[in-house]
Amino acid sequence: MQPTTPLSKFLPYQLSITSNAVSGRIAQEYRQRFGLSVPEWRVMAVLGDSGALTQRDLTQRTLMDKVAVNRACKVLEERGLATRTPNAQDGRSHHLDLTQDGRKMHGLIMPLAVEMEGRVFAGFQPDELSQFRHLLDRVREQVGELDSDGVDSGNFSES
Amino acid sequence: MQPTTPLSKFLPYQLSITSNAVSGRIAQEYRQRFGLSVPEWRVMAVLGDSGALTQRDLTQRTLMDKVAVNRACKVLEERGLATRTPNAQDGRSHHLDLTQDGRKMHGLIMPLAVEMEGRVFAGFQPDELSQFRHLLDRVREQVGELDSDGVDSGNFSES
DNA sequence: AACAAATGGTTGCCCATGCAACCGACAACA
DNA sequence: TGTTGTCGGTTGCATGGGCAACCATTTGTT
Repeated sequence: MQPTTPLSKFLPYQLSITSNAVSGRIAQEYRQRFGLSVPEWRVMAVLGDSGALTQRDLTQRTLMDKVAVNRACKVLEERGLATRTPNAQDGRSHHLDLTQDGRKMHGLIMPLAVEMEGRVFAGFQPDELSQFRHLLDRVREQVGELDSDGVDSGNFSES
Repeated sequence: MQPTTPLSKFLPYQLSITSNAVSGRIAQEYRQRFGLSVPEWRVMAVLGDSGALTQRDLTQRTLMDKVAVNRACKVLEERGLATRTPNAQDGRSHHLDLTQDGRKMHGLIMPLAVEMEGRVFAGFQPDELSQFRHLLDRVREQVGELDSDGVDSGNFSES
């Protein structure tokens, strides 16, 4: 009887450990240099690109849990990197935007992101990269179609 | 001024959300059907393939933290899926192996794994799959070379 | 043989993260 | 206009997972 499928050949496993390695490396970098967590970094990245947004918008664009977004925003506000201004159109939500300091940090953060992306994916041909992207997209689509429930957080109970 | 790089185009981000989606989906499945967590599942997969191993061996083969391995083994033992027998060669460690029940479950688990892998990666050509695997391997290598420290757990402080 | 260093395993603690429940505000409808 | 349902945001609680510290045993050194 053949060994069914060694764990090391199992694609979801490979995907998981690779992703963890990459995320871990990047998380480490941002923590050391800016004291930012990944969720905080993601929120900053989106705010820097899009200007003022509500938390709801942010959850959509980052695919994070709304709680994660909320906490990230709270930290950014406390650190003076972002501000919440009341939303005239909807009394429940605020508009979040980067402060001067926030924009300054955003200016440092994004080049570093690009640099790290370049370092991690060094030695890949452009067509390989786009192929990789494409594969990831298709996998995500597949998974999305498999579960009928909404996939807003991108993560299910691991408990 | 161009938006630097929309988060959605950032490769580590795409990798992360895709991996989370896949892992989450699989975790959900195994939890519902067998009450197994991912670490427990991984340990069972390896044990089923390799026969009796020490926890040290398991940490190497699963690339998980030794604590994670320990806890997974504990649970498997308590559920009667695995046994620990003293190691004559080394009084510190035990040999872990699947019980009859464990083997039975292993027999159910692995086909399901293969099936899910097939479902998630449906519509891919074989050469695309091997390409994908290859890309993941290379990325992991790259990251491994970037940090000089050992990467045993595959994950760094996210705190 | 004795001591020091390293190693496998275990426990405790802490933090990040997710879900469920909740609150205040808006929207739909009678 | 009052009532009901929905939605954005917030808080509390539980869980998973990682790291550091620790014990027991083994290995290396003299």
